[in-house]
Amino acid sequence: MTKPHKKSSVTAQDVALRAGVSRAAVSRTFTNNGSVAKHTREKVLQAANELGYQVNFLAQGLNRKRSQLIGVVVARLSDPFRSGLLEGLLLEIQNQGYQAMVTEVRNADGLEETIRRFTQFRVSGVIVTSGQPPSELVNECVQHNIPVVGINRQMDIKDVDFVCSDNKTGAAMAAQQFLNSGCQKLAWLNYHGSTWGGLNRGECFKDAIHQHQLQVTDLVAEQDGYQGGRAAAHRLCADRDWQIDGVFCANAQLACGFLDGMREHGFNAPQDFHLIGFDDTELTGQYSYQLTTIRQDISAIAKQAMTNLQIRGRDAAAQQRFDTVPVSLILRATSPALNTNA
Amino acid sequence: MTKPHKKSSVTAQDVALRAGVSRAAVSRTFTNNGSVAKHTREKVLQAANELGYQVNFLAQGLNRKRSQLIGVVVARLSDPFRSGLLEGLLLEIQNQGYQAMVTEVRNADGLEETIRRFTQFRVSGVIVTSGQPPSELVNECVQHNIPVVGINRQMDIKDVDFVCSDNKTGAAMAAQQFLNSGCQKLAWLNYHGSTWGGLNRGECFKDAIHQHQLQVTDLVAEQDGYQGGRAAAHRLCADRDWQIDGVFCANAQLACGFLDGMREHGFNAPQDFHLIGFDDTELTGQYSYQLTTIRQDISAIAKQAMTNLQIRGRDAAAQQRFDTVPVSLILRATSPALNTNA
DNA sequence: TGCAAAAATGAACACGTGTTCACTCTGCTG
DNA sequence: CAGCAGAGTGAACACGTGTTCATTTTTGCA
Repeated sequence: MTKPHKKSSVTAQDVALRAGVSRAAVSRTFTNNGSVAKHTREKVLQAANELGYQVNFLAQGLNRKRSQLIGVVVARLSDPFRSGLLEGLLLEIQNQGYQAMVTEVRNADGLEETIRRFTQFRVSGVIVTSGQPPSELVNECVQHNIPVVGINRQMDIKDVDFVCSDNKTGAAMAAQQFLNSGCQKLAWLNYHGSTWGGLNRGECFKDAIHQHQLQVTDLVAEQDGYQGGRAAAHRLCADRDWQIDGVFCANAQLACGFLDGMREHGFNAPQDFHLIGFDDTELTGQYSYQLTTIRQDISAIAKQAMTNLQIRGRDAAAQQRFDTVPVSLILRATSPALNTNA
Repeated sequence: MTKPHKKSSVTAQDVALRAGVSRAAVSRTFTNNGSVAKHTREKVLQAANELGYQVNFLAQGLNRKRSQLIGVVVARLSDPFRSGLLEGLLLEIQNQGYQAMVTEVRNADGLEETIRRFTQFRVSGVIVTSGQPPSELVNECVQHNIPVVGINRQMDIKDVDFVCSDNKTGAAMAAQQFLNSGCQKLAWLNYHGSTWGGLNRGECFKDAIHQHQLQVTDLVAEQDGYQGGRAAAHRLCADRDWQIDGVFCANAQLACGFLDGMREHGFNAPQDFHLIGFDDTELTGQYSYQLTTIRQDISAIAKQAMTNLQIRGRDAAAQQRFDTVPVSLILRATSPALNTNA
């Protein structure tokens, strides 16, 4: 009854020994960097296979000054769009042969410590999906040659790339849908302290509506999420003669909360008003909501983000990029498709 | 206009030079492992502060044969409970001074590759929230002295710890609530190919009901999630004289889908039947659902998981643990609180 | 066959840290 | 005063890999 052999990390040296070659040959075989004869490569691969060799990423990263890690900053995963975005990023990161280091960050201090950790691990890139990193920290990344890309936000920082859903077209689509449906008294619902993405959508929406000589009422929720939207509806209905026939929301959670809040007061969409949200989550398609919404293409966003990281990874001085990803209008009950038989 | 000084990773050697001590002293200062005079410690700290020194985690990990990383296996983050669990794990992992390496895994092959990556990064521990890792791979972790803990699942593998919500008590609570409310014809809704957690809850529920000499009808959805539950409701109603007055669901998504599906046929809870779900997500509390449910204590689960990892990190031969975390019954509209004034 | 060019190879260094091991020095006891 | 325990210190090694560089072997061509 022998103890199971403590497999103490078979190293490249062991493989070299078994294959009868030098350790350098092993390294070359796996990085296919230098040139190695076909015969010895096979010997090495077989030996490695027999021994179950796998390279030590820590040593590799130490040497290359760069690990196969991508740092990802997230927040509030309870929002289904955000967790969906994270899932898309994870899949894309893994597809490209990297690993994701995920950090939830709640405030500026946390973000600072997080970015510090990223540099300590020599990550190959940083993806910021939430929070406003202090420019000095981002600069620290840049000085370490670590590319940074922000998603659905814009920071006034040189040398940082951005990937953003096409808010302008999305807002225009929503505006057009409202107008085509005959809505005239429009409102924009966002929460206090919104992210850049939310603010940007609001501006784009107002621009689109103003072009038609109409006004937009500002509804401001005190907090984000379902409960924020619901409370906003309650406040609206407190005014007995509110006059609004179309509401555009900064995100899906707000929209669903707003809808439920209105229902509690006996109003519903699309009978009493039209409602369009942003983000297409599992929630929006459910029978109880059937929310018309602008869908963001998560997969495309993730792909573009990784592409940008890799571009700048090769050429740190590449021109700053600001990519926009197409969105699409998903018509459901709260603002239904028009009858084109007219 | 000088180029910004390429801050090429200030090293411990630089700090030692500036402080006028040996590099070993610097190392000792930061690991507070060996003994170092108070005076020199201060000199080192000041020099490090001035230079902005921060230890290279890759080198540290290479030396210690262990990185400050925790590998986390997740799947289907579109389920709000799962993304909530991930968020709880992230917070706890960061609180303990570690970093999370998160991997989404879709099938057995993916899981195999993932665990291999974990060992290549010399993670300090692995948390499995999804999937059934092949025992050989887990053994590989054990041989590398990497502790593994599974959440809400049970694998027949020696030396792996488990943290699980108290399904038995939860199921008993649900059963009692049904019976107290006068429900007699009970059903259990789960999906085909359910996780261990779902199966376990079902067994516990049936046990509890059988003790009262009642039967439980099995409803099986073809897939997980909202749409799975909805389809199950449709199938149930296809039989015009279905007779069920209480349904217990394996998770919240199934429950909400089931509820909506029933509503499409004109039935609702609690008028036509009582409904209790498992998992308490943001969705279950929304106005449109108000689902009575068994809440899992995510924070406690995360804490226990990290505790177990650390215990076994210190003593690899520790006794196998199987911890259960208390759950609670959240009473809402679909199976309301009883009027105790009787 | 002879020779230059190209390919393949192994020794050695670098990456940045933790830790062991002698050695020095201080202070205290007998 | 001699001796001694113990804290502090720095040189050196180990961790496991990638890559340069000089050297050897093979290939291609006349």
